[in-house]
Amino acid sequence: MNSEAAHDILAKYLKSNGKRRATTERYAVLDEVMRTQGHFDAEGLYYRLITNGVKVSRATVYNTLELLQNCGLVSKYRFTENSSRYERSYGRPHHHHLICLECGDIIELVNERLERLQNELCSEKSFTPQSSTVQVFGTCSRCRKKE
Amino acid sequence: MNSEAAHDILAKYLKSNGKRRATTERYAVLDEVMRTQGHFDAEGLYYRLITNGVKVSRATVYNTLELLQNCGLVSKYRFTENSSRYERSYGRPHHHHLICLECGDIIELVNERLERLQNELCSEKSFTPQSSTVQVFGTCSRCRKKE
DNA sequence: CTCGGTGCAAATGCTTTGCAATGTC
DNA sequence: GACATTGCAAAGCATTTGCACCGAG
Repeated sequence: MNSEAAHDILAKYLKSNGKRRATTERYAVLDEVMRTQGHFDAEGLYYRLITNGVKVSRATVYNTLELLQNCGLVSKYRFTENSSRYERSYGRPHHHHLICLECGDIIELVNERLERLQNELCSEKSFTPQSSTVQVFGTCSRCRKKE
Repeated sequence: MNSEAAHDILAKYLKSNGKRRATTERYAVLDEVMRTQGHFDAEGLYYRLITNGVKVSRATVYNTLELLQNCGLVSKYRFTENSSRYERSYGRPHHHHLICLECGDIIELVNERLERLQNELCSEKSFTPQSSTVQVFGTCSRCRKKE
């Protein structure tokens, strides 16, 4: 998707943050992220980069993912035990997740009322929200039918 | 708190689950959990057990925490990067978390409307919910003032 | 007496780190 | 040229596992 706009955001972020440098690796990782639909993990992204002939190290992938998080281009989640999952967040509305415990499928949820209610509850507690996740674990309709 | 009732729940669960056995270690871990206020991690619980003269291994602590999760006595969360956090869930309403990124404080949130809205959204997607967490990351009022 | 559970230490798997080499600014 | 960033392999860390021993049923 609009990869160029994402480049701009990263460029602006790097410049505004003093000593941070624009390296080929960082843009390569960003491109791969923008090419990716849905959720992915660090290892998978690394594998796809290598397979596409991009020379990066795992360390750089992890570093860059953190960087991209900081400029709001990527979100990070921890649904299951072992590994962190990421997703492209540029150009996508804020949303939440229904996670099927049977098949691991993730259904996304966008809801204005939920956002509003959350904000309301935060101000009741004088809490200034920055980011949030709603994670509902359960069974999706497909798996439900199988049983 | 009502540790005896919790014992009963565990006993019932063990019996109903065929081959599972009631060991001293399991009850010792449960007792320590019931004695704990707020959130804790596996290592901390292990440490407190050892310090109190209870002989258990880390492996058993992890095992038992999973067991207690399965009978609904304990909930598990993954707020931060590294380690899982647990909390006693027996005798407590379902609630959510506002997590302060400055001081790490966790504010609990109980709200009926939020629960209802969640359930509504699930049925729209024909999703059968089992458990859920809402995690809002931000700044608490105390840290807000400091800035 | 059986077989599920425990303890230990070693293994696992994701993620980070230390340091020399590299490439941006 | 200075120094932030990279790559590599090794280290870290929370959690799990394999196996011999133990003890609940």
